[in-house]
Amino acid sequence: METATVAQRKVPRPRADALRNRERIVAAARDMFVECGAEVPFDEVARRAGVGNATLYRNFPDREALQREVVCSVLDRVSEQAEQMLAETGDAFEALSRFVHASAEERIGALCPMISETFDDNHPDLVASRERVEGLVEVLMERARGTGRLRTDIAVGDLMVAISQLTRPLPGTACLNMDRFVHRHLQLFLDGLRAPARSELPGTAVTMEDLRRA
Amino acid sequence: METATVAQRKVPRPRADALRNRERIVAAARDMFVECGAEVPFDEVARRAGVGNATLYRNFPDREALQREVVCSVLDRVSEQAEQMLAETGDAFEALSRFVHASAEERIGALCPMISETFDDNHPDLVASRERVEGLVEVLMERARGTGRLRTDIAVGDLMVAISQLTRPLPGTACLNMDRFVHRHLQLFLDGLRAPARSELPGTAVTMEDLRRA
DNA sequence: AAATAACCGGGGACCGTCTCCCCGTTTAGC
DNA sequence: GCTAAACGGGGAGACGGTCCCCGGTTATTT
Repeated sequence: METATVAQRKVPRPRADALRNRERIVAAARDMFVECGAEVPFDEVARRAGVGNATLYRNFPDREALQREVVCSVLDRVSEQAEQMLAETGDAFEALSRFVHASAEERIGALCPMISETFDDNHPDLVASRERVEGLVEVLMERARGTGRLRTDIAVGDLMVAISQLTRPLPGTACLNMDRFVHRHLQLFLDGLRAPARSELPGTAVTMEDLRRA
Repeated sequence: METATVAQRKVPRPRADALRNRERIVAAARDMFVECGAEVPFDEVARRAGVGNATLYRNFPDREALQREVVCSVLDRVSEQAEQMLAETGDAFEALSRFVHASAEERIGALCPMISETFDDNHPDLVASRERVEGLVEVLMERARGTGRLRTDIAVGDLMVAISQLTRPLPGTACLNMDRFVHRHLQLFLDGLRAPARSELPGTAVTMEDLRRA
């Protein structure tokens, strides 16, 4: 009974408080990233989490590891939102719309700079979280398109980038109560997404592939 | 004949190359801010401008002075765009639309973080540039609203924030060829701005006052 | 064209900030 | 209650940005 359940040998299950601390660090880091950007000092994150800085460095060897963990956790939460919206059987466009507003609540926009900056795009954890959310959004859009309520000249990349941009917080420490504005602008954007299309878009539909290449 | 034209006494007109250098510095700073954010080292800006760092410090005593100059110059250029669109006598919504796309070209989104961050909002130059552009956009929107093509539940703040957000570059050094996407998303947003409104917006119309208060 | 004063450029010292290790103390788990 | 793992905070070291100094250069004046 040295190792629990499916834990590998040699790693004798971390202590309970260690896991709790790790969670608190991730949560604090997410908040700090949203408020102050991806360059916040590690010591600040530790202080916010209520742990010593050594604990932080023990859990995450470098900044990238911490950022990745935060990004993955947010992407996963967004995926859960998408699954929830897919589970409900109401209007497909309405489901997409609610997903967009829910994603804003998760502050997905704050993490975009991190993903784009120096960052190993090919880390398995990140790839997994990303593909999951992409697939789900794809289905959401496909359904809405199928009911004829979503214009047909857009793709997943268009939606994801727009959400990210419209929900990105300003670097200034304050400005977190701009949520009232954010949902207005998301709604306006969603109105532009409805079929029939009210204008011809420049360029071609943006897929996730396109984004990765840029 | 010691001082030229309307120059005050005691300031015997700066040398021609000094003025040229100042212009080059502002242009370089604008580019650097867009590409790398507002925190670029002064020495980098100087190098890009092709001048020594001392020349930069001579012209701008501190970072804020440089940032303000850049912001004002961009706001003024956007104002010129607005005036041009107002001068043309075609469809009012089309004029607004073209103004939005033109503003994106001026990279107005890149400067928003600067305005929001530590920054003296009350500097006369800044106030002047800001009021000018606000007034012009107000007129543009009023005209479009008058023709019944623009939905009536939005205000200047809604449009300005959305433009800024949708055109904000990602911090990563690359990603400057995302322009192809940006104009798509601006167009989608503009489609959402058209009358008749396709949904009810949360909250209330955002004025410039609202933004200043937040 | 020569004189002169303003201007320029780059090197380097100073300084604040972030990172990351060390070690005495605490705490979970058996 | 014992043991080993985890914790916390202080501080050394390194990195990067700011800003000054001064020898050389260039625009302007007569």
